[in-house]
Amino acid sequence: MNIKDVSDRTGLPAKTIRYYEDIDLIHPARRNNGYRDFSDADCHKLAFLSRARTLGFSIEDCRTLLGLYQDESRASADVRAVAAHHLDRIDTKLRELQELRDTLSGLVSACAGDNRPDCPILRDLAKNPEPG
Amino acid sequence: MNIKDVSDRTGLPAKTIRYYEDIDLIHPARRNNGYRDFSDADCHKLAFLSRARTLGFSIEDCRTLLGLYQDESRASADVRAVAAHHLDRIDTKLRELQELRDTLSGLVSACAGDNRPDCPILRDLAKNPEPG
DNA sequence: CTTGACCTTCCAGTAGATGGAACCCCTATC
DNA sequence: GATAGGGGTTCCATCTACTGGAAGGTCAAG
Repeated sequence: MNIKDVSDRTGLPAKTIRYYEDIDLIHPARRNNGYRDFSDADCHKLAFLSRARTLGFSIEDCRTLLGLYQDESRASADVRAVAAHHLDRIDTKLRELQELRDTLSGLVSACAGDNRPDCPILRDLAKNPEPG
Repeated sequence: MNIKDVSDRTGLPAKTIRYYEDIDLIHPARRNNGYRDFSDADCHKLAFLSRARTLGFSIEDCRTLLGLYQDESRASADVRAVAAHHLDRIDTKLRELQELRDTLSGLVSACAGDNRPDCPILRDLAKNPEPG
């Protein structure tokens, strides 16, 4: 398979597929003319990576997961640990974002949004750091 | 003021302060020896930037907000628009993250996390893209 | 033989810093 | 005067995960 076919099948841009080869996530064969020649297994791995990236796993997590996927003697605990850790990070991020949202939402609501210069948003940004 | 003093007052690392000068957010004076010489106004601007970055505004948003802050004839509507747009992006991000969290959480719960290789997480990652 | 759609590599850029090297400055102390 | 320390300076590289673009090779169709 040429890179375009794999791109169409996995939804990954050709650029990204080349990049994944560059960072040693996949190792497609080469034809005599220098073109990459993807096997079904390569395509499968790329679909795996695409899904893992969609779920927000980092490239390094993806590398680990792909390794576990190909290791028939893996322990599911190892996979779970990677996913649980990722879940933790997402939960942390969610809490941070939620807090941010609440603050911002309050400020936006408090701002008249008219032609006058007075603005609670700017007042908040300019205020001194929390005392104490 | 030297950069260290400003760093201590604003909580921004000296590196970051230099970076902010580099991208033209601030323009501190220079002494004869080449050292930056920060005024109270510079310090104030940096505190403003620090707070704005904490609220997740992009550097370009910060640039706009700082401009509005210094423009006595601004309309609060302009400030509000920047903040409202940012809030929108945060809401979108929150929805995406929440969806991600739900999927991941389900997968982690479904995984036994033992010594056996069978794993619903890997099954999900390896599955074919949604048909239809 | 030409056209157009492929393919290749390599370099640069994105956001927002951060780390480190190499070097200068200033003050205090021995 | 030498030295130690704690500042300061610049510049270049690195991080994440790609993405854009230039310059050029390949291949099938007409």
